[in-house]
Amino acid sequence: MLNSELGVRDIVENPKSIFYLLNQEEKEELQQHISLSRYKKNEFIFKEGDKPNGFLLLVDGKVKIFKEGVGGREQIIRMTKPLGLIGYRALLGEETHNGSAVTLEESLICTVSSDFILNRALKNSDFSHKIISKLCKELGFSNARTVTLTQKHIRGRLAESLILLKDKYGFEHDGTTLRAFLSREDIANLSNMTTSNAIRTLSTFASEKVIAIDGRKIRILDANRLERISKLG
Amino acid sequence: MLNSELGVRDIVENPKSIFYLLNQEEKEELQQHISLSRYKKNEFIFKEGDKPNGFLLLVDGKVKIFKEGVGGREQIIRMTKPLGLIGYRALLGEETHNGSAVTLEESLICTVSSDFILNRALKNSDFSHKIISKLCKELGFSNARTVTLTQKHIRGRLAESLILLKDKYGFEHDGTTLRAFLSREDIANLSNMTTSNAIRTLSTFASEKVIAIDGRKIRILDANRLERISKLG
DNA sequence: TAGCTTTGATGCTATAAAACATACAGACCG
DNA sequence: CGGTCTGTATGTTTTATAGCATCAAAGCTA
Repeated sequence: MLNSELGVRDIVENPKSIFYLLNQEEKEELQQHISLSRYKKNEFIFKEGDKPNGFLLLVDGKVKIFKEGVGGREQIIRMTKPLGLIGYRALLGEETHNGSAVTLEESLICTVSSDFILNRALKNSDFSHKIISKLCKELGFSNARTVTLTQKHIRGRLAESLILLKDKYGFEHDGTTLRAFLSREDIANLSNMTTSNAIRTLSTFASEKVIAIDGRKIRILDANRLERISKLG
Repeated sequence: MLNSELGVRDIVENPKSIFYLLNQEEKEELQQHISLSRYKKNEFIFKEGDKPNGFLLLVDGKVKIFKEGVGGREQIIRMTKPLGLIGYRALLGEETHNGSAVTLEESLICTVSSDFILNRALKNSDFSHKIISKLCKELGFSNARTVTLTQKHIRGRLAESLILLKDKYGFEHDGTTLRAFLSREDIANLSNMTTSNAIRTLSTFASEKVIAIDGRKIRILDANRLERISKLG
């Protein structure tokens, strides 16, 4: 269920939002250039090759960003949680999107005009510094992923993905259930493996009592063990 | 053989250098914060985990940046040519280096103090904009690589690496010989495969008349065919 | 509620690539 | 000069994982 109460004000005034770095004047101007849109589950936000038409911030929901590879096989590059940015690489690098974005659940997205971002916000050095820092972090992540996805074996890759989901979305109130309910196919596409292998390996983890599975609900029973499996490759 | 004639002035006044974007005053100040150092072939510039101690620009030579993965197996993340930046992601993101940099041949590297970059250069919005654009491009490249290195088969990965070397370093005067003389091991580490498979596949390409090999000299005989092998995966 | 579609589970087979084993050529060195 | 080392080459074996087929369960829709 979406929190429809979230308005523009809340986004701008939330210290975790990138717009919090703007000064008062810029924030006011921002209001003229912002709009909110609602997306259903499994809806495309943009497609690989599209020209970016705004600066997107996820307000509520979850979004996957993926690239299509050999034979249309998709690889999930990144997942976004509320207040995360979507597709900003293409906008700021003045390129087309090199991946597609699809909602994993009903989502609320705020769009800011490219013009405001490029000609106003980026002139604010706090803002541009934050963008640089985000890009650096993401590049580091991407490089690390390249290595683990190519070098680790199936068990290591799956363990890493589960840890990644935990770090990004955290747990439900019980402290063990991942707050993300992906299809086996999405888990596979995140971990660079076939769906059957994702299913098979999840079952193995469950039989080893590292995790417990109940449909799409995954509970992490032994985080240390999972960490070890991931490290080991 | 290094071009030892290259001095600080040439770097600052070359339109292809990022420092060209600085204004006159900043350029003059830059001179106080810059130094040149010479590296022998196969020398480390920094190691994974090191704290960055300056903003590095390759003046002459070639450098590989790689990460160590499972069991010390290395994956080359990036290669640099003259006027390219090295290790700037870690400096600007205020993190430690997440890869190591090693010269592939004798090289000349210019170091600019972190202080000047962070407190002066980045305040220049042309400079910071250029940095953002470089980071965006590199992130796009990294994401694309993640997908191709995980999904393409050996032949496709090797073909892509050869094209990558061509695009980065170009050809010798004959118009076919790659201007990069890597060991088979480096080619393997660039293409995510074992050294034996790199050797084997290069031989196959040679027997198919796609390339010609003479020691470390590689001549591309049929660029279209190579492109097709790469695309096909 | 029945029928259809999608998702998840599991076994079997095929295969790409790693791992291993030699072998050889050239470089370097005491 | 022979010995060791390093890089390259090539054949053989092993293994991880993709690919395929089948079936069960769940979810959707008419």
